Amino acid sequence: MAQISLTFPDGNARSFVAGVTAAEVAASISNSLAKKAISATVNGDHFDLQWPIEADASIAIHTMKDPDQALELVRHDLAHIMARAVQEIWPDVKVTIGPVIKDGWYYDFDRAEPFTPEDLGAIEKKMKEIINLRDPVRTEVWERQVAIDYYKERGEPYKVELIESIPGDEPLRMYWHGDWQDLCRGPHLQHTGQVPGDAFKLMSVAGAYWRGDSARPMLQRIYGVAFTGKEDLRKHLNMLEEAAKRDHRKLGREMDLFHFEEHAPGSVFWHPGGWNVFQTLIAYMRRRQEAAGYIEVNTPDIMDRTLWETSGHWFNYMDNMFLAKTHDDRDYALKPMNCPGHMMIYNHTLRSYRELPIKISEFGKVHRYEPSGALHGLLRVRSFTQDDAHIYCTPEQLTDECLKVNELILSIYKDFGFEDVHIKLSTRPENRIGSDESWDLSEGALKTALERAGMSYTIFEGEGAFYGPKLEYVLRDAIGRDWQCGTLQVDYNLPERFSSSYITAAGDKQAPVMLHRALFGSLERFIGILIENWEGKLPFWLAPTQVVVTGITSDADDYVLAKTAELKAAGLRAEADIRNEKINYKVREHSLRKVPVILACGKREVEESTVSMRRLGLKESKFQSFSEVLDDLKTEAIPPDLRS
RNA sequence: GCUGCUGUAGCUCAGUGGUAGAGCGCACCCUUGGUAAGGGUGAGGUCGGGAGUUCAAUCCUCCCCAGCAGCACCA
Repeated sequence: MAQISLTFPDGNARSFVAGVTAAEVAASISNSLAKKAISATVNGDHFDLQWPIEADASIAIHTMKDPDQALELVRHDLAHIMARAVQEIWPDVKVTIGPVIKDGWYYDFDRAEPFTPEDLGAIEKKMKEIINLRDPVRTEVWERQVAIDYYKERGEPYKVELIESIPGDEPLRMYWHGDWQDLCRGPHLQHTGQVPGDAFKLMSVAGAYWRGDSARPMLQRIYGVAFTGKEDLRKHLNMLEEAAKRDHRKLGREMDLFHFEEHAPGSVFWHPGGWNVFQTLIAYMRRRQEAAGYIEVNTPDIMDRTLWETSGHWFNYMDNMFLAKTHDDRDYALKPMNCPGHMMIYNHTLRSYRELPIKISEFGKVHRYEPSGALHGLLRVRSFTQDDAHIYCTPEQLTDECLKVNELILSIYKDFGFEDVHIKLSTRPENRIGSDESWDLSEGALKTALERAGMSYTIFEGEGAFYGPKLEYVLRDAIGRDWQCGTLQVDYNLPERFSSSYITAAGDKQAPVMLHRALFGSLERFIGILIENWEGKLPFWLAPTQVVVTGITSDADDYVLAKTAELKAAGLRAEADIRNEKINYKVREHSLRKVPVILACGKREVEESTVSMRRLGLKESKFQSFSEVLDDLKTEAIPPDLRS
């Protein structure tokens, strides 16, 4: 019998019969390891304990103490256990797929009636029973045709389709827990009892398309979360509660920043506070762009169909456009993008190579008819303001200009405390305009720029805009969630469609290359992200109300009003609160509104010309001379780009 | 857009086949209180919109609108 040599993590090697399983290897070491083992890593691959090992290899046996392997196995086994529980309760339910995802797993089922929250409880109970059975997990490799026939006979059409879509003639692996069986790559645990019965929870049920295709049937997806221990589950549920507290829709209401109405789904009604944040951000961006050589313009919101035909939007973007027909029967459309307007400005005069690059910016409000199900507070709306700009340059300047945008965007995110940024490069989609050569050039320019900047990126094939490839800047917030904000797109097409040109040094006409870029992306979305990132506690320079001055007794009213006026005269956003309410009440109310600084004034403060300053989130307050406070706050209110 | 759920006072939510309730907020009064809710009184609702069933609909049925979760799509 052939012998193979297995090398353990400590460097020792031992000889085994070829075809030995990791379970047998574990048993050869100790009984307790044989019991505790959950899987093995064999030559870097995650192996089921039952799989045969045929050649020399490195091997590491895993137990529940190895978090990566344990979590994957527990979640994957739970997916199977859940599918089994569902089919035990409702035998006619069809099974499909059930992968492991972040924090847990899901499984998609086909069932005529919807699962109810009560059903989830019943499923969870049944799952715990299955775990308690400690059913051994068994696996076999089947011939493809045998598996197809088996599933046809069992009336599992989705499984048949899955097998048929697996390329090649490779044999397929089947897994059993008790009598229940599923097609699965594995690996799995030794028996269902290895799954901790108190560290998982079924979370929700929702629709999901079969194979992610909106033309295919809608299945019911049940989501679960799972960990290796009860404590981790508790922490996770706790984290979800914390995330819910940060929800910008809730905070926006509590802080009185904005609201939505059913009369204008997906469009924001900005209240004074929210509008203040909006304007502060625009002022900041205006300064940054001006320093970077941009000029600012404004172009019409509604333009004639012919313009959108030239730009290609009328045929490529129609589904997303708001249309407006006038009484004289002309077709207009609300702009979904600012680029065509900027083309008009570029084309309005003869351009020289000496002027390039020309950087035309606009805080333009665009309208896009997004699918109703996509709308989500400020993060996904139908009318939004982009900090948009188009850079017209020569082909030679292209890479440099991409680099400059990249540098600007990273520097701006840093001012908002976002340093963990990653980049997605989306390449040519199926539905596109322009020649393959121009796409080669644009995609190449973005890649070159990223490589020269030393940035890593992920490629998303086929996800570019119809006119050009794009970079998307994704930033990670305070609790680890990712948000897509800025974008940089190269476009050879629009200048050609609009016959744009510039005069070269040699006196010829040449088409410029165009860059589309937005750094915040949309002001609406960016504000939503800021609110969630800081849990509403915006930094002082952004806070809509920076200071509330309040009296403790009405004797201090005049003093309060005078000091408020001084703060306002110094350019701070200050409010006086001389309502006949207790100081406790006022502190609570302004704290809930997330006002960063409360200055309380009573008898003592009036006499000494001091204030008692309380910072949001701190319990204690501090006596300070008013002039000192005024100086400190003035300094603190300086936006990050103006600080020395 | 698709699947499921939800829509009752400004907000959060009870409730019933016989046209409605709480807490907070709001108004007024009392209270002048030292850092996260002082007390009292009062005003607020075509029960998302439309149609149907019924002697009678906020409640049951159907259609529409909006919101929520997920999917699909995107800044």
